[in-house]
Amino acid sequence: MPRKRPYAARMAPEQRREQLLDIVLELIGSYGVGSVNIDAVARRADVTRPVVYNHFADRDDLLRASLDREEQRALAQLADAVPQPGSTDLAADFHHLFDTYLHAVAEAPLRWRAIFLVADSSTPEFHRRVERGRARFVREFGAVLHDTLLAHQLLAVLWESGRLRLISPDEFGHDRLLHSLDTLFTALKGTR
Amino acid sequence: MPRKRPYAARMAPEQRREQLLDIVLELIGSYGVGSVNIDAVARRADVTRPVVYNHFADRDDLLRASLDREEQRALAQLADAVPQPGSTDLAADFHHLFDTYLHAVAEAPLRWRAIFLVADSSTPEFHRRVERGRARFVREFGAVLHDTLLAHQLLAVLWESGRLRLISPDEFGHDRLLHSLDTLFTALKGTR
DNA sequence: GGGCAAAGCTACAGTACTGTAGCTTTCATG
DNA sequence: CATGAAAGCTACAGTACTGTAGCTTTGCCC
Repeated sequence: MPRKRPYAARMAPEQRREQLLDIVLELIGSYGVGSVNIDAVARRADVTRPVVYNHFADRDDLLRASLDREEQRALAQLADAVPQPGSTDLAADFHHLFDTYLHAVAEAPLRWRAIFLVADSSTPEFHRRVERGRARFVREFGAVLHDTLLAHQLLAVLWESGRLRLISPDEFGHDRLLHSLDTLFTALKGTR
Repeated sequence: MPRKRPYAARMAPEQRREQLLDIVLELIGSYGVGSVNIDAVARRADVTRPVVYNHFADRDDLLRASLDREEQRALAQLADAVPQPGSTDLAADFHHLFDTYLHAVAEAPLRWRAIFLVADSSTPEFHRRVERGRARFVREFGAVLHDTLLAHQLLAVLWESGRLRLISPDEFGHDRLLHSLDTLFTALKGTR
């Protein structure tokens, strides 16, 4: 009885898990959330399905784990850059946030691409998930700016700036976006 | 040999087609783009699959047809409200656009919900599709405002306002959003 | 009230993916 | 080297959805 396939190189569980989650991210970016399933991930890792099942219960668990990891890492990228109430120089604080965020997107494009894609993606659960993340920022912005709607609008522009940075990095360079966000912020603050 | 199911009431092809497309919209809104498939649509229409196949070649054709219809209707809702180059009162023109758009969203919530959801949805094809629609507005705004980045930002805020109108109609009423958009527009124009 | 065009149905073969039980290989360690 | 824990594999049964061929019912029209 001939072997159907050679044994894949062995890998420590933690490492394998990371690899599989990396693959999920690639799949989302390349073919959309809908393309993520146990079989596809296994194939891309050049491994059989039971290997994936050793780490994740099913497709949902896999996607959830991916979101968990990326959400945590994304928040870590922005930690210490979110303006706090009681700030003495709002413009400077937001400038720092804009700068940090634009760098974060540029430094982990796969991650942010997936986040933007999942934002309004196939399953309502994951949609809500990203919304929760955004709501957190709206709350923090609102606390600082004393204006919920303004906070929403600011986040919308910030979000869009990140997307532009990803999609057209040449047309929309870091400095251009940053300058534009600063200008916008100043203009907005002037109206309230 | 017992019938498995009663015959569904007959329907003229054009009418049936519309019904099926309505169902697609509901499915997208309730369970996401990923939940749309021939079988689900047939079941919800209380009809067998061959009936659906009489109107659409496959799942992609079905989704494409839905997007076609909704895109066309959405654009129709906004026709005559998009500012044109050479305007003498930009603020008034944009005010009219904001007003029209907010009304459009409120009047066809299923449609716009689907558009927002599909915006970054499962398959890259449909993602690109909505992006094309947005690009069109960016182009038109840019032509009027002489500033591409500003056009992007304005669309982002407008888009977000529509989402807020849908998601929290009570907190974000028509007048509040409209006023805020007007203010934002004035502030932005002042900076360029 | 009989005929017939077409809307609708059944049934079947096919594909893709899911989960799991149980066997096989690998390789770190003595 | 030999051994055993565990990483990986095969194989199979099961589910959901796809498309299509060919039969059945409906209801309009004369």
